Parts: sequence; C-alpha cells; structure tokens
Amino acid sequence: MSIIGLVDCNNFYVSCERVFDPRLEERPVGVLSNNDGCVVARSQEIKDLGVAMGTPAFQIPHHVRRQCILLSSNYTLYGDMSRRVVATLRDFTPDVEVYSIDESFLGFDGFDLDGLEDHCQKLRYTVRRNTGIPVSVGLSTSRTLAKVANRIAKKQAVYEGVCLLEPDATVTRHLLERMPVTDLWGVAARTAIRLGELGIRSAWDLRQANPKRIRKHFNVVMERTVWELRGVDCIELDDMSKPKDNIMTSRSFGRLTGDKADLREAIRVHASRGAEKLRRQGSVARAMMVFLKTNRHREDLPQYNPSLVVPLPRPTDDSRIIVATALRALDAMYRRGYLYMKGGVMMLDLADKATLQHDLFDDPQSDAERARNERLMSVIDKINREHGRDAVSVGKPRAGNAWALRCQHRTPRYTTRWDELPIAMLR
DNA sequence: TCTGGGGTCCTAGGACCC
DNA sequence: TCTGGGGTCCTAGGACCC
Repeated sequence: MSIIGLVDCNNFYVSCERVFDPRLEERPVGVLSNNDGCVVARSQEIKDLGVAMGTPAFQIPHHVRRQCILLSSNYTLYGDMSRRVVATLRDFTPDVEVYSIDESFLGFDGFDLDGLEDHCQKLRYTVRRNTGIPVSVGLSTSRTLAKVANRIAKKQAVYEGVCLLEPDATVTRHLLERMPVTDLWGVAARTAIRLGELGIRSAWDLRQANPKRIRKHFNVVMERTVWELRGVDCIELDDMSKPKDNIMTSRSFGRLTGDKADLREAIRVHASRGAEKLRRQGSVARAMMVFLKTNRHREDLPQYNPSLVVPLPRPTDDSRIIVATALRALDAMYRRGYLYMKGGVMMLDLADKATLQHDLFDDPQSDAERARNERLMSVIDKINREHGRDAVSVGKPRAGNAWALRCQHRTPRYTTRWDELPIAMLR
C-alpha cells in the first residue's frame, strides 16, 4: 500500500508574519488581499471572532475590527518562506509535489507504514524549528483522503497534527459520515446542491454512490472523487513545472478612474509584466487579450466591461511589441464616461520559444535585429532580478497614479531585501 | 470610501469537413 | 422533391482550486 501525505501550513500567511513579529501571537490577525480588499488568511483567534474567509475588510463589524490586526499581504515574504518549508520537506522524502504556496503532497513509497506517523511528527518538528512555520500532515492512500486526513489532523487535538486514515477502517467511515460533501476537495456549493438532489450529503454518501451514475450526472472529475474516497489513487496532479497555457496579469486599481492616461499606465505595466512572465517560462505568445472592468458592485454607476483579443504581428516575448499592441487595443476599447476599477492583459496561444519554427514569411534581414532585441530583453530581466522589479521598465509610471495598489499595512520583506532585514537587539 | 489574482479542467454547442 | 451521419476542432462558459 502506497501512502500519500499532504503537508499544509497552518494559517500560512499569518504564521509567516508571526515568525518575524511575536507580538502577533495569540492575537486575532488577518492578512488582506491586494488593495487591502478581502481577508484571505486568518489566525485561529480571528476565526473565533467570526470573521469568514474572503470577507471584505470594510464589512467587518466595528467592534470586531477594533480587536483585530489586519495586515496587507506581503507575497515576497510568503513566497520565500514557502521555498524554505519545501526545502525542509525534501529532507523527509525525495518525492515532493508542490501544490500551492502552502501545501505539498509527499510520496512515501517504500516507507515502513508502522514508522510513518513518527516520521511525520519529526517532519513537523523540523519544519517548525527550521522556519518557524507550524504544519499539519494528513496521510492516506489517495490525495482526496490525504486532504480529509489533514483536515482532521488540524481540527482534532488528539492527533497532534498528524493523522493517518486507512480507507477501510471504521474510524474513517465515522469521520466521512460526519463530513459534509462541501468539505471535500473538488466539491463546492454548486455541486453540493446538485449532489443533495440525488440524496448525497455526507462524504460517506458520496463514497458509497455508484461511480457510473455520478459520472452521468456530473463528469469524470466527480467520478474520480468517488474512487478517491474509497482510497484509490486516481488524481494526477498537473506538473507544476510545466509551462502555463495562458499568462494573466491584472489588478484592481487603488481607486476608480476614468482617466485614459491612468489606464494606459496600468495596461503598460501589466503588458510588460506579462512579457516578463513569458520570457521566464521560455514561451512566446501569438495573441493577447486586453480588458477593462467597471465596478460591478456599484449599481449606481454605468457598467462597461470590454475585452479585445488581438493577434501579435508574430509570436513574440518582446516587451515593446507587447506593450504597443496592448495600448492599441486599449485605445480601441476605451470609452469616456465610465469609472474603471480593474484592467489587465492575458497572453494567449503560447508556444515554446525554442521549438517554434520561424515564420516562413519573416524578413530574413530581421535576424540580426531579433538577436539584438533578445539581448536587450535579457539584460532588462537581469537588471530587474538583481535590483528589484521595475528598476527598468518600458515607460515610467507617474507618482500618485490612481491605479497603484493600496497596501497600507505591509510588513517588511524581511528575508529578501537587505534594507528590510529584521533587527535583533542585544542587551 | 473600501469587494483579490491567477490558474486548471470539462462540457456543450457551433462550424466545418467528407 | 428529397436534405445523413460521423468526425474534428474551436470557443465560451461553468465550476473548481488556493
């Protein structure tokens, strides 16, 4: 029997902040999404105050808000801490699949089942010691059950953070019977309603359902969930190192704006970020989509959500071509009289740069020019890697622009910036 | 005043072909 | 006057994930 583990960092973003600021311990702490919009990570204490995942910050009742510490998100810090956690996991098994910034699946093929829980306790202890981050471990024979086990490990103190669920054990049945389907990986509200219509409410009901019937009413994904609940490992994770099929960069603006110059800057920045991401994964795009959105929550304002797909003159990763194309698309879509809230670009129809055949109709004389452009782009990327993003950019954003992010409560990038290192006071 | 960002997979339906 | 059937490819939209 081959065992899969799921390691999940507890309240990850909050835990990262607490590593560097112990005053946050035992306090209700929340981390906000971009633009300080919604609560996307919560400490146990803030959960206990009834603040739900995804709550807009301004909707938290005042008397609750006063007790909370709300921080802007510091993705540079979380990304670096995540990398450190994964590095420690690799000391405990060679088979690590990074699933998200705070979760990894571990393969324990060939490990002795009897010693596995102890091994994982040691893993928890070591991750905590090396990084300061608390983690929980769920163990079973499928990823879906490992997720279930992880949830139990977190919730039930007797497990001390490590829970092994054998698919056919009585205890597993009892746990699944008490678990609503919405707690399962891959089942959200919409699907839960439709499952309810078939009389399927608990995770156990779903496990006992006829896989073919589930497939008929839903799809192959849901059928696989049934098998997974029975302990059969049948969900392949997509290879995270695989290049993306689409590359999106977009952001809500700091405040609403109808100013075309503001929008041009925003689109320019997103287009050149998109080009950078293309180069990093070694792809070129054949087309791109540019879009704008007004604020759908403001029913008192006129709404306009245009998007335009435009082909690129040739498959490219050149920031200047991509920016120029995006700006032309913006000009074509822009209408006066609307207040826009968000804008962005999506790079489409990507191809692997190395294997792409050069267009037969390409002007052969452009080869030298293309080589020059390549060198320019790689120098820009190198400078930005070494001196921080936006050290060099296509055009310089104005200060105080409407689209710039709000992040009033961001903590220092303790681990990645020399000038933001934590300071230890010795007495 | 203030409501995230980035991605995947699947299915249905239309266009098109022979 | 009669007007098939099977296949592929593409796109839009839905649902889900963290």
